[in-house]
Amino acid sequence: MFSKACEYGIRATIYVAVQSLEGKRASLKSIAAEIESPVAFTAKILQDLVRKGLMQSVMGPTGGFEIDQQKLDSLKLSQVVDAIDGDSIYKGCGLGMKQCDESKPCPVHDKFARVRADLREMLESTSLLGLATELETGSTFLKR
Amino acid sequence: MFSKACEYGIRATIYVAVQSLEGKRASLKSIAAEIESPVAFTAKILQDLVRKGLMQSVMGPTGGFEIDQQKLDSLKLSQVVDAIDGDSIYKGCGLGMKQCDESKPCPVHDKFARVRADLREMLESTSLLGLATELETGSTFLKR
DNA sequence: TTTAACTAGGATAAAATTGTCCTACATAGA
DNA sequence: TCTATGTAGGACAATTTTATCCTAGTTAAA
Repeated sequence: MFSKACEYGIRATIYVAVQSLEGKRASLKSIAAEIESPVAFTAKILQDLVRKGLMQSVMGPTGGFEIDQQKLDSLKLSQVVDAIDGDSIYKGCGLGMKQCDESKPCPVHDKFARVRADLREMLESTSLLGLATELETGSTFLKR
Repeated sequence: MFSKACEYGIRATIYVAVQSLEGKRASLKSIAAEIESPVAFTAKILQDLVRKGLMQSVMGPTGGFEIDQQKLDSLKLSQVVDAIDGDSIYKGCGLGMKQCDESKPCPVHDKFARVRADLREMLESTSLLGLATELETGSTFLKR
């Protein structure tokens, strides 16, 4: 469904969100440990998310990654996916055809449209804040 | 969503289905031309589908690929996807976690479960026969 | 029986994705 | 000011996916 990079990215962002809620920064090391991901690879993904404005990084000791309160209040899962994998998941043709729309649909166009609309709706309506609070209460997990 | 191989595989299967409906075999060359896919790569995919029993191949002149009537009557899109990409699309964890189930769910487990159930339902209820007849009537397309 | 139109499949290459290593740079705190 | 703890980012390696090439084997039809 998503690329590995996107999976790590989503998990990392949720963890950073949790830490930010508690007023702490998350170091790369702690993030990678918490989500069980390769450190250097995770670094690239986070750098990307910082560049795209989804979170901030602070260098030096006590540095790390954080999401400011205002951002956190509005951040949706769809923005993380968009930043890493782009929007082809819910925009491109399910059968990889370049020109596929209502006027010249691929054989599964209509059927896919519904599923992808669902996916899109889900990603756009899911807030990082919500995911973070669920994780905080221990009802969901980031490892294993 | 699907791998390139799976996209080609689905498109190829639909074309073979159309030809089979008309009592014709589809040659590899004609298939690749019709779905605009790399010939040799498409050959591998088709060989795989033959090995997995989704269609048959006949060697020599007048040879090619075909789906017998009985098979065609029951063949679902899900079987093609399963044969090429496996069932991880609607079975694996959306965030790539190894152990993710009701008892230890990832942060998006519930939300994903619904979308993937929809996808699964769609794939399992979509028949190749239906897709082939729609293509025959010119209401859908395999190219561009 | 020869030929031409086919599929089968191994070997290899190209490209994209995933993952690692190393050096540079930033900065809080001793 | 020095040092330890951070991130930034370039270069490179491994793996997987996608694509190509070539030879062998099959068989209908001339």
